[in-house]
Amino acid sequence: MIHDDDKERFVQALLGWFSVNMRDLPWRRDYTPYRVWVSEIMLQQTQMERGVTYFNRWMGRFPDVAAVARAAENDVLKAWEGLGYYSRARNLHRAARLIMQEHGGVFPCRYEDIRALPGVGDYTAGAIASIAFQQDAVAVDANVERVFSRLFDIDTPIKEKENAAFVRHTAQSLLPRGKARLFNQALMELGALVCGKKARCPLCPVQQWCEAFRLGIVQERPVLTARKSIVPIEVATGFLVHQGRIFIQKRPEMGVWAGFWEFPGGCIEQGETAEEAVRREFMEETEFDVVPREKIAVVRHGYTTYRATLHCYLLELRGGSDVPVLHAATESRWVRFAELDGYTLPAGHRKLVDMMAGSLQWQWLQGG
DNA sequence: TACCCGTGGCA
DNA sequence: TTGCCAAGGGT
Repeated sequence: MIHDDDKERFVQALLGWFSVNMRDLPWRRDYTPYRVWVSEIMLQQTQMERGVTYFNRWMGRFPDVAAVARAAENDVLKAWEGLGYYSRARNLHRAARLIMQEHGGVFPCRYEDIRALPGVGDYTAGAIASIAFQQDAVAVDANVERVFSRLFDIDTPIKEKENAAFVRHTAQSLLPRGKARLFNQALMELGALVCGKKARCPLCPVQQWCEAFRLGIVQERPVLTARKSIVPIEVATGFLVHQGRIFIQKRPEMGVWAGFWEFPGGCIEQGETAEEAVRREFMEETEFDVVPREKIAVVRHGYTTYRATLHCYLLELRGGSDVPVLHAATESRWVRFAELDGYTLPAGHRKLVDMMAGSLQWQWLQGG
C-alpha cells in the first residue's frame, strides 16, 4: 500500500531505480515528438528488440513527418512489412498527412490534438504528451496495469473497466508534477525489466509497497481474462510458374493483410490432400487449372489467432489462358522472382520467398 | 462491447 | 509442441 504521506518516497525509489537501469534506446537519445510518436506506435504489441530494428530502419527512410507524408502508402507498408498490425502503418501515414495539412507540419502539442490523430488512443496520447512534451499526463499500458495489479493486489480481472479506471486514477495521483516523462517511462520499464510476467521481486525498488508481495501471491497477479484459443490450420499455397514468371494477386482492402500481395491458396479441408487443396484454391480464386509439380517447402507462422502450417508447391498451368478471373483479389501480376522484393507480402509468404532465395536448388527460378 | 488486426520469442 | 504474450487502437 502507498499512503498519501508515502507517495514521495515511492516516486523517489522508482525514479532512482530508473535513472540507473533505464535501457539505452534510440528514441531516448532525443525526445523529438516525431521519434517518440513513431516509437510508441511501433512498440504497440511488439517486442522491444524487433521494435528497435524497425525503428532505426524507419528513421533512415523517413527522417521526419514530412517524409512520411510525402511517401506513397505502399512504401510505408513496405517499411512495416513483417511487423504486423498493419493498420498502425496506415494510420501513421494518414496522421502524417493530417499533421502537414492541419498543423502546418508541426507535431501538435495539445493533448486533444494528439489524441485525435488516427492510431493514437488513450495510452499513446499520454505517452507522447508526457515523453515528448513533458506534460503531466499518465500513460497506462499493460506494464503499468501489471505493476499496479501487484502493488494494490487487484484480485479481479485487470481489464475490467473499474480496474482500468482505478489504475489510471492512481497513476495520476502518484505522478510527480513536471516529471511525467521520467515517471511514465520508469513505471513501464519496471514492468518490462522487473515486474514482468515472471516477477523478479528481489530486484524491485518498490517491493516494500507491494501488497501482492507481502501476501506472497505476486505470481497470481494480474488476474487475466480468458483469451481466444489459438486454432491450428493447414494451408496449401505456392508458386504458379509460367514462362519464367510467378503469379501474385492483391488482397482486398478489408480484412487481414488488406491490400497485400500474396500467392493464392487456402485451408486444406477435411478429407483433402494438400495437392488437392492447392488445385481447388487456385481454381476458386483465379479459375486457373493448375498442377502441382513439386513440394518446395513447409512454412510455419502464426497470425492473429491462428497457427498456420503452409504446404508450398511449385505449380504449372495445365492449359488454357494465363489471364486469371479474380475472385479473391483486386488485381494480379506475373512477376520475376527478383521482383517479389518490391511487393509487400504477409510474413508467411515472405518467409517462403526467403527460403527459396537462399536455396541453390532453386537458382533456375531466380534467374527466370 | 466483443472482436478483429500479425508476428516472433519464449518456457 | 503449445500456450502465452509484447509500450493498443478501431469499430
